[in-house]
Amino acid sequence: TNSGSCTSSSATTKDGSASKSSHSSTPRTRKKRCPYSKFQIRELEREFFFNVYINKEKRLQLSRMLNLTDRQVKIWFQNRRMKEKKLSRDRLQYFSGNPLL
Amino acid sequence: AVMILRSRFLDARRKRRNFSKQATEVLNEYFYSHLSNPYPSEEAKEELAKQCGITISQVSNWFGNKRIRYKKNISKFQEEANLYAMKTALGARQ
DNA sequence: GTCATTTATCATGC
DNA sequence: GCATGATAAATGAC
Repeated sequence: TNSGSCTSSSATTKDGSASKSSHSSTPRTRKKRCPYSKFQIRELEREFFFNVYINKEKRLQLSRMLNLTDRQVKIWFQNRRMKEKKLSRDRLQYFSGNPLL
Repeated sequence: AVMILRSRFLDARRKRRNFSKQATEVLNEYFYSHLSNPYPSEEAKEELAKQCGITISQVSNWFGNKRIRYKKNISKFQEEANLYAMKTALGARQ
């Protein structure tokens, strides 16, 4: 559904920090939430299946392959771990508190 | 049968169902009576969840959505705010 | 690192 | 057609 619309880091210099604001006066606008593509999700999930915690080396490798910043990959793994924890909680509640099953 | 139940669970995430009228009532009462700081503690969330018959996560979702949607368009919720303000005022009188 | 949250987006109800 | 609940990126406290 989503073609390469959000791959903002076209100018891959080093980190994802684009030319934000001139100096430290502006309160640095929050980055707009940008849904990742199916391909990006597949690769991130594949790596998450092997390692819930990703090391710096693979993180840099993944970020380059997916055209994401190192920070984005790091945060994705953090959110993904939280999602996994929530799924576990929901499963527990679902199968323990429902007599229909 | 197991497969059906499992699939129902897996995408039960976005099989949305509206909360009951009473549940929404309880949540709104808390929200508008704590409008200056609409951040219920974990204990308060637990109590609200029990009263509403929903999970704590659902309580958190409701307050998250309510806070930002209220902030984005306060005027739209003005009537609702007055309603619950009056309701709590009448309740306190007794 | 976790974790509550903000914000936009998604999917459904009606 | 929007209202509403849940999820996905992104931030910040600790």
